[in-house]
Amino acid sequence: MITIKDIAKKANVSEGTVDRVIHNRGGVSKKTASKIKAILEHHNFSVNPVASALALKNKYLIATLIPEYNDADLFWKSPHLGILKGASDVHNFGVTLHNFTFNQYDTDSYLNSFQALLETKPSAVIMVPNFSKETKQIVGKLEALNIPYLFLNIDIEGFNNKAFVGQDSYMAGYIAGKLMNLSISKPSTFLIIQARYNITKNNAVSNRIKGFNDYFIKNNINSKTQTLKIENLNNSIETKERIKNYLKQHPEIEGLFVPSSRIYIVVDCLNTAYLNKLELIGFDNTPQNIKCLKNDAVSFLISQKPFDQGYEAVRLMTDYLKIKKELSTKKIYLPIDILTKENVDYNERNELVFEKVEK
Amino acid sequence: MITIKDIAKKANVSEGTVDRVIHNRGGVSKKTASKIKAILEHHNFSVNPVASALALKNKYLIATLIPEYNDADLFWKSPHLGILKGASDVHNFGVTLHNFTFNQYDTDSYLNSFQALLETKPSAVIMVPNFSKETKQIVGKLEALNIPYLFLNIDIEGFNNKAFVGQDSYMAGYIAGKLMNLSISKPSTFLIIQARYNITKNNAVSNRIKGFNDYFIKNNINSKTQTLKIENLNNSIETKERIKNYLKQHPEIEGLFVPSSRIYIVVDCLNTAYLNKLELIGFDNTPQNIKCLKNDAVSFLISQKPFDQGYEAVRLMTDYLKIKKELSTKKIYLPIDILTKENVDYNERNELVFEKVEK
DNA sequence: TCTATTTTCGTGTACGCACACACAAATATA
DNA sequence: TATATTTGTGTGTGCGTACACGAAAATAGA
Repeated sequence: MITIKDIAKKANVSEGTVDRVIHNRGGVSKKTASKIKAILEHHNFSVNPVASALALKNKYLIATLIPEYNDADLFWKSPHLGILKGASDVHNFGVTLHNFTFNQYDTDSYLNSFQALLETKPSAVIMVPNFSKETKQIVGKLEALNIPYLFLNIDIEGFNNKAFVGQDSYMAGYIAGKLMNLSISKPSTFLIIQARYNITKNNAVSNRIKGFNDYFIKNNINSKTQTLKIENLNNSIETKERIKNYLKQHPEIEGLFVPSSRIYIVVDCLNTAYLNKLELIGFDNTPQNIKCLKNDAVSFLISQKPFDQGYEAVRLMTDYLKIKKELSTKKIYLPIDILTKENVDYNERNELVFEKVEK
Repeated sequence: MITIKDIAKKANVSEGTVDRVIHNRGGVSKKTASKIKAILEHHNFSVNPVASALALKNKYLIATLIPEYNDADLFWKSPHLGILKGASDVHNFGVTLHNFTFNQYDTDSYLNSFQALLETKPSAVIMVPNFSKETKQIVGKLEALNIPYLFLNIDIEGFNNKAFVGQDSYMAGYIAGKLMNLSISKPSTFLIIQARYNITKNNAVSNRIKGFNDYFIKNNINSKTQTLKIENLNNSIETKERIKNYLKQHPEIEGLFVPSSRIYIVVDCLNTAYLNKLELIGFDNTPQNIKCLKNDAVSFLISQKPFDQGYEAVRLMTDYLKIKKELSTKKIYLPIDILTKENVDYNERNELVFEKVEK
């Protein structure tokens, strides 16, 4: 492996000069610089990241901004753990992570957390662009400061984000349609239960619904879907009533599709008779959802691999910072995992192992 | 972060002495050693892997021994790529990989490759224990030399391997049963096509078959399975005839289960009428199999995540060598991925990305 | 008991490689 | 010639590793 010292010798300059050329730090005459560059290219030189990390000693700070999690909504715990795992992987390479969270239903909290984030003067930002208008403000500041940023989990268009790391929502919904069709095995009627507030938040839910419907259309399957919109999909008596009433009025329904991570709430609203009669398909491997999967209330869950999203985002950003490696694709789509009661325990092994190690 | 220098100062000894204690290199009086140990523990010290790697400069050599691949059997390409990715990840930490391959149908080639491997004096070995008797010989030599080893993909019992990295074959077969049942949606008859030579090779195939059958038994489903054993499952006219004849004689069969990576050969043996009539479920995401999945000949593939197997094995062994981290579990089971034509392209993204980068 | 020799214990430091600052030399400008 | 600017050099730093060597203690020999 060729080192800076070797290059310096070949070019008849000092190591410091080579280093300046490598990092475009200026102070080198054009002639010398181009000579050195030629030698670098000829030998296909790249810095030794280990030595570099040792010398830099925490030069980079990556800030993350993701929704907070709680017992009722554990979804965001996984990306958080993935980020922590990524942080521990890159820590020794001179990259430090600084994590900020916000309330995903509160724009003020989003903006405030961002402000706190900015004050740490990060070298890069990994964020979940939960609100589109406010994201515009935020991104404006980042761009003014020339701070690269990357979108996690939620994909919104029209920004100069270095990348999006997440799932192809449309195809995930499409696969949900396939699984639903497989489970019922004849043309039927399905109900999509949609929480209203999701609409404003991001388009993942609507893309999933579109994919779900398209499966039947594109494969000429004569199944029908209906949609029940619920303002606030929580564990209230009201929610229970609405779902119950709807199903009573529509006995033809044989399957429920919940295009959010809240299917466990729907399960809570149904009695055993309904649970036996209906096929349920939902999203995300939260503990509550996994419980529903294991006791046969839910047939399939589609996982977004949230842990991997966090992990990948950190690795990606680190690579970008350290070797200015531009990303080949803007959309980093993670696998669309099909979870059943049988394979769920083998999934996200990394997450479990990591959580244990951290304790 | 506390450094060796700090520890040395606190203990009133030199850095070198601390280093000797850390690495049990002897030459330190018991009294001093225990004093230093106490301080190390108290501060929860662990060596900085970056500085360590820089200082060690390729101290460790991990040798791998896996089956070779060719156009007809590309399965082993993925673990190979995973190993390469792992190698590039750990390269800067002072670990070098040296890869050996063998013909998976030839014991001599297995033993010869092993001999060549031994001559490189590796610090650790990652191997696919393809033949049980010969593995005993090999392992004997490794243990005599005190070289740690790890089994990849094939799990055989009665050895002191540090770990097994692969899939839970029984559960994978069980899930195949579930998917088959889902696809047919009523009690039916299924044919398991088994290549005879697999039996001697490893028990993964028989575990998959057991899991497949058990799905119907444990769930009280009145489906039946038959088994067709073919000596050498290749693209011959003979194979074609045997399968054709069997199906003609057993028109009740509605699904084929191929518990090996060779389902594409079975597809080759069937005409369109049969392909439309039958549900096919097989294993492994080889290019040929993926093609069959995409053109609807095969309904599901179960992936062993072979790329991840290789990658994980390398990472695991590296951790073991560098920090003598004993593995918490001996069985490292990777996820059981359910692949359909819709999600297959999102799978093994790492593998594709890595292959591109390497080119 | 005293010196000579071996063994035990501990210290000092060069090295791996990249980085960046302080400084010196060379050149250009006033 | 004096001053500013550009260009290039030298070196300490980050942290752990391991070798060479010195000091101290233990043993042997007389």
